[in-house]
Amino acid sequence: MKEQPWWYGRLKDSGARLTEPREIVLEILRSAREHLTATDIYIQAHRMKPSIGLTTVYRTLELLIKLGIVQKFELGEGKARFELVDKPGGEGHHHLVCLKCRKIIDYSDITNDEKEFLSRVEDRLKRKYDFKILDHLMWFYGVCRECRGS
Amino acid sequence: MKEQPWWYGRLKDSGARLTEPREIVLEILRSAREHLTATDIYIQAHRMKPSIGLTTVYRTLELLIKLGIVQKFELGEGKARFELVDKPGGEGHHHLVCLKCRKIIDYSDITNDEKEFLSRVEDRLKRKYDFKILDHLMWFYGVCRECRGS
DNA sequence: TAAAGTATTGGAAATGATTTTCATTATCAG
DNA sequence: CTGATAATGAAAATCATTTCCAATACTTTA
Ligand SMILES: [Mn+2]
Ligand SMILES: [Mn+2]
Ligand SMILES: [Zn+2]
Ligand SMILES: [Zn+2]
Repeated sequence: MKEQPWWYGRLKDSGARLTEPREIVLEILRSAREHLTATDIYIQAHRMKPSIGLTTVYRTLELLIKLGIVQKFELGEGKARFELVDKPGGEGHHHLVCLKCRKIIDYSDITNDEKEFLSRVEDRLKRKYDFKILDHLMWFYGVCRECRGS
Repeated sequence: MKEQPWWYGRLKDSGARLTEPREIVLEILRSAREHLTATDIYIQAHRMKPSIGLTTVYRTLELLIKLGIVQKFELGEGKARFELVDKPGGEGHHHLVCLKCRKIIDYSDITNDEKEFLSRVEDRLKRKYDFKILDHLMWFYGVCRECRGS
């Protein structure tokens, strides 16, 4: 039997069907090394199966977000970007954004130190604000080497 | 002589004039207790001075962002929200977002622990990715008490 | 001070991402 | 198979943001 990706069960449990357009969108996200926009995904999907519509891409992304399989974020570009959520129980990852060229670096080598720190903060917030914390996002903004010159 | 707000010098140094529309936008941001959209700001500004145009609000926000006086963020609502940056040298603040009702809580009681931790991480990123880090944003997502019921 | 140059403004139109509508097609339970 | 439901795609509608352009306000120069 073949190894199923981590999100497979989640999709099935939700009652949604794993249709071809959905498979294609997921495959595009899986193999992406950048953070794609809906249109990026549409263009690639369209190459694999020209009948796919942009609307379906949006709808698929919406579904996957609701299921916690895809994460959406906006960086002030006027359009959203999407990426597959890290496998649950894994490390998670954060982001470094260059304010000049808008390059985004995924930063996944989280130290134990950091993991411990984050859970401590989450604990504190939970107590203080009575919030059930499910996730966090950390973004660091700066200027990359190229954009600072030599 | 009157106490100037911390951003006053920054605006002046940039060569930009502190015009009435700009003063109004800044005053609205200063007295806001939520994170406003451009239209929110426009509606309030329009009340104080009906001649102000939405375009000017956008342009003013753009200027203030460039000067580091205002921070913009998007939360997947399809529109941006803005807030005045914390006074430099101050504590900074983070955010708690309820995924159900979209309520946002400003969380500013940062511990020394957290400050120290963040500067350590920034240091590490600087070395590892050769990035000059200027700022960071930490968002925690969860569900507020009201949205969990009883 | 008057003229000229530059910065700022506001309204209208354009843009572009996302959502909605609606008719068609694929899939599933009985 | 038959009827019910889920999923799809194209076109139209929305809506935040940007662009254009002509009018004003302010500053500098002569
Ligand atoms: Mn990422
Ligand atoms: Mn805030
Ligand atoms: Zn860069
Ligand atoms: Zn809530």
